[in-house]
Amino acid sequence: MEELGLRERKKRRTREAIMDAAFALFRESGFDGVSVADVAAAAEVSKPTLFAYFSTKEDLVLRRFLDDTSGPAFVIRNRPSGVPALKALRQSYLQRLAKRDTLTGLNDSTTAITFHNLLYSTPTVMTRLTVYMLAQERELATELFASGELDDEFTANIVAAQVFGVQRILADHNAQEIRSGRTADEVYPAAITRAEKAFDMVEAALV
Amino acid sequence: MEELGLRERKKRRTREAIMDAAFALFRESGFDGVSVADVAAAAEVSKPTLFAYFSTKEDLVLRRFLDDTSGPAFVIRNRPSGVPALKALRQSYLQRLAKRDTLTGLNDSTTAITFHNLLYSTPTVMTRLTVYMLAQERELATELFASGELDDEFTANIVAAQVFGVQRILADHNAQEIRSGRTADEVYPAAITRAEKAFDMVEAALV
DNA sequence: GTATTCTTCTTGACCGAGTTAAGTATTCTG
DNA sequence: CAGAATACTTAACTCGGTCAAGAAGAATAC
Repeated sequence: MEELGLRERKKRRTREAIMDAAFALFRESGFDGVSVADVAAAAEVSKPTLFAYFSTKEDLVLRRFLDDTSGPAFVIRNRPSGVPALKALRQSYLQRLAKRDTLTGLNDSTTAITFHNLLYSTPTVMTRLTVYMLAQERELATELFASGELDDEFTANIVAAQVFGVQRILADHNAQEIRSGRTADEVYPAAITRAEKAFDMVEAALV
Repeated sequence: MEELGLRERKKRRTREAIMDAAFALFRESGFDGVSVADVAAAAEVSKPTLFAYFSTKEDLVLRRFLDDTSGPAFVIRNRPSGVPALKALRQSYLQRLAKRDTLTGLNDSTTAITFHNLLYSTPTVMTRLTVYMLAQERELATELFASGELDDEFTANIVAAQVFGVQRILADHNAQEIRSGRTADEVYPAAITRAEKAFDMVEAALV
């Protein structure tokens, strides 16, 4: 059924080519040292085509890593019945740690490190990531409220904000440890401990 | 002692003129309906001069309201001895509510409403505000850690994130109620209740 | 297999935000 | 009043992002 016509395959290859060209150039000269025109030229497409695939320059960096993120709204909706929302979120986050999801910061592959260096050294990219996270936070809030597990919409918003705030801080810490030269496997146990403590705090807030 | 020379007075007037011109134009035609060239022309300055005073277009909207914010890092540093950090932050926030600080959302003046409409309808302005808030969050985190009241840097980061997350949600709710036509005085009691509950949650997370 | 249609791509021009350089005006200092 | 700072203007430029018109190529009909 996934009959992927030639047209779709081509589009996918073009998309990959653009992302790869961008990543290579950014790694070499930094985000601000490369213009989108440069990227387009390297990927052998025109500038309008590039923007048909990625709506901002920052997305050239972020899109790849955002896609494989199982959104927390999804986690809530598909949790086994009987499992409290926050437990499901905690579990999902621990799984992402185990999988070395790039956005947890706990990934020492060269691409992940380049990614985090770009993120760390380029405010506009960081900002754009924040925008995506805030969108997900709102999704989570509505899903939490819809799940009926929380008193009111206000509390749902607060909890969603706390969950995302916590994940952001956790990612910062993990990425910083990786950036300081330690391996992901080395940091993993401490990362789990921190995550558990952070989620404990969020849960404690609810009592 | 504030012997304000002619030069400083002129600069201050120019700054005001630019902000006022910008605000009037934005209110009329929306943020995206006005170019910085338009603003510069209306304020009778050149574009480079405008950018000497405000580093981005978004700052034309935000600067006025950011200045009167007593930063939370400052609150921590100057609290009476013996008062726990979180109590001081709560107290400071309640004072801002009482003062109808624009950034709490609890202000029904026409300028505040215009401001929040701009904020709500213009993603880039909202994003820029978020950037400022994240900077303050980091300040608060270092100050919290320096105060020695918290176990470690990690916990300090978490708490700072929670405090700012909570304030953001509170502002959203207040602004939304004001936007729906209610007066600030009307909403005030509920705003206090929400704030108390939110800070209770943050404190509960620490035990 | 050719014609038609739909999509995607390219070209080139354009807009607006933000920066830079060189020169002019104005305020401050002695 | 003269000279040193400092603020301002003008003009040109870079870069991110958009738009319109047409060319190229894939899908569908016959």
